[in-house]
Amino acid sequence: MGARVQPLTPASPLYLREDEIRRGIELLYFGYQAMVRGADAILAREGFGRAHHRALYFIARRPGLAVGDLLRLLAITKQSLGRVLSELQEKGLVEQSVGASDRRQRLLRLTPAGAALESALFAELEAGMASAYGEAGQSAVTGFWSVLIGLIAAEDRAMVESLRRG
Amino acid sequence: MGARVQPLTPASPLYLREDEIRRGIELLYFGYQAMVRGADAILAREGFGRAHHRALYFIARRPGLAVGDLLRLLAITKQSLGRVLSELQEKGLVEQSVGASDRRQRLLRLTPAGAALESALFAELEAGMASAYGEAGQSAVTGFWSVLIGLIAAEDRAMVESLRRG
DNA sequence: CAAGATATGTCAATATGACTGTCCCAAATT
DNA sequence: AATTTGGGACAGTCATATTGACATATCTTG
Repeated sequence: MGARVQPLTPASPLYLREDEIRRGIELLYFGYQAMVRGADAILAREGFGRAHHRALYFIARRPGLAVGDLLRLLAITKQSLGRVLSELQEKGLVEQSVGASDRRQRLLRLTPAGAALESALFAELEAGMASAYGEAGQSAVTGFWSVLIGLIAAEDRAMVESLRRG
Repeated sequence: MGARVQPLTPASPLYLREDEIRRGIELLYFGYQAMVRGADAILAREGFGRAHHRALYFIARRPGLAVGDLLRLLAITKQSLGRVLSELQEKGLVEQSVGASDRRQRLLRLTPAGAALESALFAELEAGMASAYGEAGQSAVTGFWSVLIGLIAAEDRAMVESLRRG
């Protein structure tokens, strides 16, 4: 390994070099860890883990989400999600209703208590993300998004984008 | 939740709005998942998990890394790392040597077999990252990096940056 | 040199979040 | 009527992490 010193700010024109790929891998790894760290402390106090947070997050994001849609978003098995959802329901944070157009569906929404917890968790993520956006600036945010979209397999992008439409 | 339609490409000037924060959270979540997915298949064949991959990755990145430094990078407990490292050593992928300047240290490096496995794992991550970089372009990559650096707590940035120096 | 700090390793016990495989019921679709 | 789909439940397993205690070798400092 040579003593190559790279500029900190701009990506070099040869941006496919291994070190720049590794830099992306590492920043994505550490950045993801950093984002969830604040929420972990709250979750630990409530006796929940990250799986509960993910479920709360997506239910907050798309109230009335069906179980199957949540399953596809989380990409875990029905059995894993089942345990998480029943815990959230037992503690009164999530409630189900029967689907109007398809009565097999169970539509999920947060109770007021669930919404309160989700807000507290979101506030932790928001603090870090807002400060990172602010430091980096608007055009960096656009670049941040576009690289991440490129990482997501084409067939999964529609699912991610569907979270944005009201 | 209103029916706000946002432009796909540029970050709005009001980039601190909740939807834009949520978009960052979601892309970071799905992007991270997407990045590691390819490597998971290889790991499963070898009977390893993501923890083994992370150890191999950082040992490949900084040959001669001490156990304590790896511990700080991974931010797990000594016990968790101990199991992973002893499995990697049993299978002949990692080897230890006594530190020259501090003989308490155990310096880690990959064996040729370990380097081969790490290369295969890296190739999986690289494929996705290189194509995302290529699609997004050089200035987007710079933005991608700078937002992620902003997410990482100031006291952890030196550790991340230290991976880049030869 | 003695005392303390540091780097590493190891023990036991436990928790979380995921997995596979199987089975079931109700409701929708054909 | 038969099949598919959405949801739920069972048992058993695995990977990864945890806390806390303890041991040993080595380095640093008063």
